Amino acid sequence: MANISVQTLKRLPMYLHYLKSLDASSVTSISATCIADALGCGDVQVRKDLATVCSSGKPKTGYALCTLIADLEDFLGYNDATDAVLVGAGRLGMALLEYGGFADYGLRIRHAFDTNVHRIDGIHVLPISRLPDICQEYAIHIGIITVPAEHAQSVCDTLVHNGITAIWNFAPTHLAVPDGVLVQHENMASSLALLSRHLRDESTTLE
Amino acid sequence: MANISVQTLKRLPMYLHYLKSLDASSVTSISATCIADALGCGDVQVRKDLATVCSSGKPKTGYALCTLIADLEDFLGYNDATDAVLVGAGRLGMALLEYGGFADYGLRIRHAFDTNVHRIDGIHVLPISRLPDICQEYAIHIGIITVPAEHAQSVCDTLVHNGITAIWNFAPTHLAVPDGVLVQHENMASSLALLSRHLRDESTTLE
DNA sequence: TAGATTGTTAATCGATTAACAATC
DNA sequence: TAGATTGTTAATCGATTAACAATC
Repeated sequence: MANISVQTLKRLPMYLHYLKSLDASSVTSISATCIADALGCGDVQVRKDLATVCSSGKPKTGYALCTLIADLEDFLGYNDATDAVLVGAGRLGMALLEYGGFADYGLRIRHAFDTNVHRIDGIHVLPISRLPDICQEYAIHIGIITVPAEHAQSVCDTLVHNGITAIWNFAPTHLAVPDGVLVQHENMASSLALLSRHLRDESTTLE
Repeated sequence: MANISVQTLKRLPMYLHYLKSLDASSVTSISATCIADALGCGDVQVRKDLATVCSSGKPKTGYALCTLIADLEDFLGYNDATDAVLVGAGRLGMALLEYGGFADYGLRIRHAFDTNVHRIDGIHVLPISRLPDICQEYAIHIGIITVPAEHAQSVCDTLVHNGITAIWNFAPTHLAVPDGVLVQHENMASSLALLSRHLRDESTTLE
């Protein structure tokens, strides 16, 4: 279980989301082939991915829907929520705070920090100076960075210094961190690069 | 040039961003080793990636900074901006609209659509009914989806039907599209899965 | 039984890394 | 020249896909 590949791990939420969209009262079991068709990927891949998280499917019928959902949720840790802090309550930060859907993914953003202190939807936005004691008091290990690029590294340093070991970075900049700290970069620029190359490839193919 | 790998393409914006952060008046050339150290990746990888976009570096000195930046910007299409439409002017959609930084990446979000029509920062938010003629009039091919998951597929269908061939999807759901249309899924759930596994691995290692 | 499906083992594919000659 | 760096070719690594036996 420890050696699951990054690629597989990224796909598991997709499977789970699809399975949850099914009507559990009418569908009791589902095959890998079926999931693959719906999501546009290979059936063998689905089967192999699922093998890392769930016990077993039955030949001819497939996997028991509710068991499979439970196994995936369990594996992804959606049942025991983890607390996180968010730094930078601008538009994007507020969007994430208000979104609320993260609770479904086992993430709870309890505390937000900004230089501009205010209150939003029952969440106190606190000054950065309060970050150290909050992180330590609640034993928080996940930090979300939604500040402008020029402040991202210093915010990152502060987070790491206060025990954060997993960082979700929305700032368009690379962050330097010590070993053992994971930075998950939500890289808009990379996504855009893929989109615009698709357009260019398309137009050159037509020539 | 046509057969550049997805992985390489995703890294190019990182290199560019780093190069731009350097002081061009004091640094005139830079080596692959230097870039690799700064971004925490391998030097051979940097060299190979750069080889796909720029003419050549000089042994011993490295690459001419300004030429390299120009080559990267050119390759990534940052110089000729592409128009895009955005559907769903909620918190997240507004955050993207207001961000403005996309212009640096060659993307211009000119038109936004929502059921709730209003005006924001000089951008008209129009009713969805106006989408067809706007897409056709301005020959737009990139669409950004920031509506709730349950409406994403129907919005997607409308976009595809009106000539959109590249979709940036922020809704937490899988989209089915015909061949030739690219969906770039900004997959928050996948990112979260990686973060939370990092935390779990960490805690189990300590046992 | 026949047929659909699982799960595993082997083969392929692609990307990263290592080794090394060429060059300033 | 010596040393640092580029760029290419070969080796390694990991992930995907194909083939197939096992099973309900």
